Formats: sequence, C-alpha cells, structure tokens
Amino acid sequence: MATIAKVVTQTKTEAVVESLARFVTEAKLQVSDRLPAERDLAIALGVSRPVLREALKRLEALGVIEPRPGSGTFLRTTLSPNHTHLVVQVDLERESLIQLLELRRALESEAAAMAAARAPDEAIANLGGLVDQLEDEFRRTGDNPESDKAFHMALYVLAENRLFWDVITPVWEQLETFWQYPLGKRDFAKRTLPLHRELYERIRARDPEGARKVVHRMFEIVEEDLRA
Amino acid sequence: MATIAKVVTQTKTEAVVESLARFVTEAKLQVSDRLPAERDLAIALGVSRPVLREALKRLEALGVIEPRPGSGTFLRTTLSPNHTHLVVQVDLERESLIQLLELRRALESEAAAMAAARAPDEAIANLGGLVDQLEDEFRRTGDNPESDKAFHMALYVLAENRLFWDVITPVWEQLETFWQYPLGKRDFAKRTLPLHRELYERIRARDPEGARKVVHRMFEIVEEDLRA
DNA sequence: AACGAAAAATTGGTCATACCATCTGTCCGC
DNA sequence: GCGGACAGATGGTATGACCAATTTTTCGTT
Repeated sequence: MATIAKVVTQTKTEAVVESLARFVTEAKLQVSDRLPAERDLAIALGVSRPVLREALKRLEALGVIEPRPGSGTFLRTTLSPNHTHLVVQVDLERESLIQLLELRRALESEAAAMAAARAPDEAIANLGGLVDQLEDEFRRTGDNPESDKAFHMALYVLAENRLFWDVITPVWEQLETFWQYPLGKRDFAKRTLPLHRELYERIRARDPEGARKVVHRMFEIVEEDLRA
Repeated sequence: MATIAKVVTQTKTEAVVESLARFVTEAKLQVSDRLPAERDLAIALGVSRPVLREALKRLEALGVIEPRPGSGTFLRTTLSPNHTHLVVQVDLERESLIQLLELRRALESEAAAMAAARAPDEAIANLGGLVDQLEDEFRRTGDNPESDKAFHMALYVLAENRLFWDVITPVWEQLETFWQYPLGKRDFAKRTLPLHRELYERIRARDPEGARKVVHRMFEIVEEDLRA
C-alpha cells in the first residue's frame, strides 16, 4: 500500500528550538554555561524576540534552561539536536501513597538487582560506607532520614541507568511530603534497618535475585506499618 | 536546626500556567475540547498576549495542548492544578534504548506480579482473549505489533495502579520511535510469542513470582536480539 | 429551497518597539 | 583600601499591528 506522508508544518518557534540545540552543541556549551542574551540570539537567528522567547519558554518547560533575570539564561542539562524529551504527566491528587510506594518498589527492586549484576566493586564498597552511616545516625538519633535517602539514592546510581534516577527523584519528593503532612513519623526505620546491611551484602555477593527479594521485604514492612 | 525557606519568585507566565490549569478544571474541559481564543484568554487573565502565548508554549512543550492555526487551541490531555510533569531527557542512541527497556522491565515485571496478586478473575479472563488475538495476528501476518501492545497495556490495567500506566505510556511511545527509526524491524516477536500465553497462565494461577520471572525471560530475549 | 462559491470574521503566528525590574560590575569618594 | 552609588546589561511585560490558515457567513445561481 502506498503511504502518504503526513504534512509536517514547522512553526518558527520549533525551528528556533532546533537551531538553539544545534548552536549549543556546536558552541560546546556545558551545563551551567550562559547562553547569549535574548536580543543577540534573536538577531543571530533572524527572528523577533517574542518568537525567540517562546522557544526559550519551551526549553524552560523541559528543564533544559533556566533564565535568571538580570544575569542571563543558563544551561541546566546537556542539549543536542538528537535529544528527545519524554514527559510523564502525573495527577498527584489522585495517586495515593500506596501507588507511589508500589512504583518505588518496582524501580528499586530492579535497581538493586541491576546493581548486583554490574556495579563496579569500588562503588559497592562506597555503599557499604553508607550503611555504616545509616546505622550510626540511627544509633545516635533513633531515626535516619538523611542517610536513608543517601543510601537508597546510591542504589539508583549503582544501577547505572539515568532514567531510573530521573523517575525516582520526583517520586521520592512526593513521598517525602506524604511523610510530613498527612502522616506523622513512622517507625519502620527501626524494623527495616537490618535489611539495609543485608541488601548491601547481597549486592556485594553479586546476587541479583537475593537483592531483589530483600528490597521486597523492606517494602512489605513499610506497607504493613502503614496499614497499622 | 532552623531551616530557611527558599525564596520562590513567580513569573507571570508561570502564574498564567496555573490559572489556565484551574480554568480547564473549573470549566470541565475534556480532552480534544477547544480553549478560548488567545486574545480572549489574555484579556480574561489580565495579561498581555505575549505572556499568555509563552504560557501556552510551555503547555505545548509538555504535550498538554495543541494549537491549530485558524481553528484554535485544543486539549490533548486532561489538566488540573494537581498535575505535575516529569521530564526525562533521552538521546536517540542505542544506550538509551537499553535504558528504556530496563525501565520497562522494572515496571512490567512488577505489574505482572501485582496483576497475579489482585486482578479480578473476569479481567484476567479478558487477558486470555488478548493472548488469542496475539497468536492469531501472528499466524496471519507473521508479526503482531497491534495486539502485542494491547496485551502489554492490559497488564498495566490489571495491576490497578494508574501511576504505572502514566509512566509506561510515554515510555512505550518512545520505544516505538526507536523501533522505527534507528533500528529496523526486529524478530523477537516469534521467540517471545509463547511466553505471552505462559505469562497469562501464571497470572491466572495467581502466581506473582512466576509471572515476574516470565516477564524477565521476555526481556532477556529482546535484549539478546538487540545485541545481535 | 438547495447548493456552491465568494466574502467576511476568527484565530494562531510573527514582528517592531518601548518600558520596567533585577542583577552585576565599575567607578567615585571617603 | 573599602563601601556605596551609579550605569549598563539582561530577562519580564505591554501595545499594537499585520500575516496566513481556517471557519463561518453571505449571497447569487440553479
């Protein structure tokens, strides 16, 4: 069957976005570097300033740039013409704590398995240090929100998949607001404490399945505590 | 320790985005409905048209709206003040494809286990029908992209967690573009075919661990095929 | 009355220009 | 040498106008 290509009209704003991506690449701009001033960019690209600004607003929405009034516009991520952006829309009102936890469980159990399978030895050793801190902070204060977060985030780094990190970060933030507001402090910290070291041991032993199971047990405790 | 709140300056454009979200909610606008004209919105919100347009460009970048010259601007998704947008940057290279697959594996293996644990019997029976279609389409055409997608998406419905659906949808879209462009058609459809029925059987047997393992085997085949 | 083509109105896309608020670096006076 | 005022640069906002695509209305023809 002969297919007919859909007409792709390109608005000037879109063209400017692409030109900007090309410019950033060719100029070898790095993260936190400053872009030329809006007026200059508009002239260089041969478009009016409103159009240039609309393109910038689009990049801003995608988290690529950050304008600072009075100073300039700065790069927040890398950018090149062959980058694409994946947008997940989440209704935070409807999504309950349980659903967020289930998502985290899915990501974290897999991340733990991936870490066990391929993280470099030195990185795993660092994780061991985090376990020490975790236990230490708990001994001193009876809780360990700081080092707990550091430990779990380290897992995602060990998994060596940036997407996991990108997805879990906002999920984690959302969970933190839950712990603060509707729910008070929970006490699963104590019960899950030993599992952290156990998880570290499973990863160190290069045991993906074992690591996955430990993570599941952690979440069972949390969910159990939540129902209580 | 006393913490000091970071100053949050809000630009007018950002305020307009929020106002728009509120408006869409209060006006009960549905997907594919038309928004008021730019000029009208600008007047109603008390801002200039450029600012209003910058806000629209932002929503456009997030895939929320779609402007059609001459006709108006239309809603592409639901929108309310509760919605948050999570953006992950993907570059069109083989490495990203693998990362996307790993993310999908994490979600899908857990979703399968959740489905086995709690999906209602009738819903699982429907999944069985999808397996029939899957095998039928493959017998007829030698491939089954349509029914394959239907089957996998059904898994996420059975998992009864909207977040999983929200996350996997754009991931799936992104994967589809990969199959089309950098890579050609792959032939893992044939090799993973029997696993679909097996997965259905594991879910029907209420065997979460078994379901999880079948999903993992599916992805092993896909990744193997990819390396070839 | 029904149909179809031309004209008018509507709507998003683009442009030019001006002014304001904020930040930064410089230069002057102490 | 130091502190503060000043000027320049930069992003944020507003006005008003015109263009191009689309939709709706109008009106003449059949």
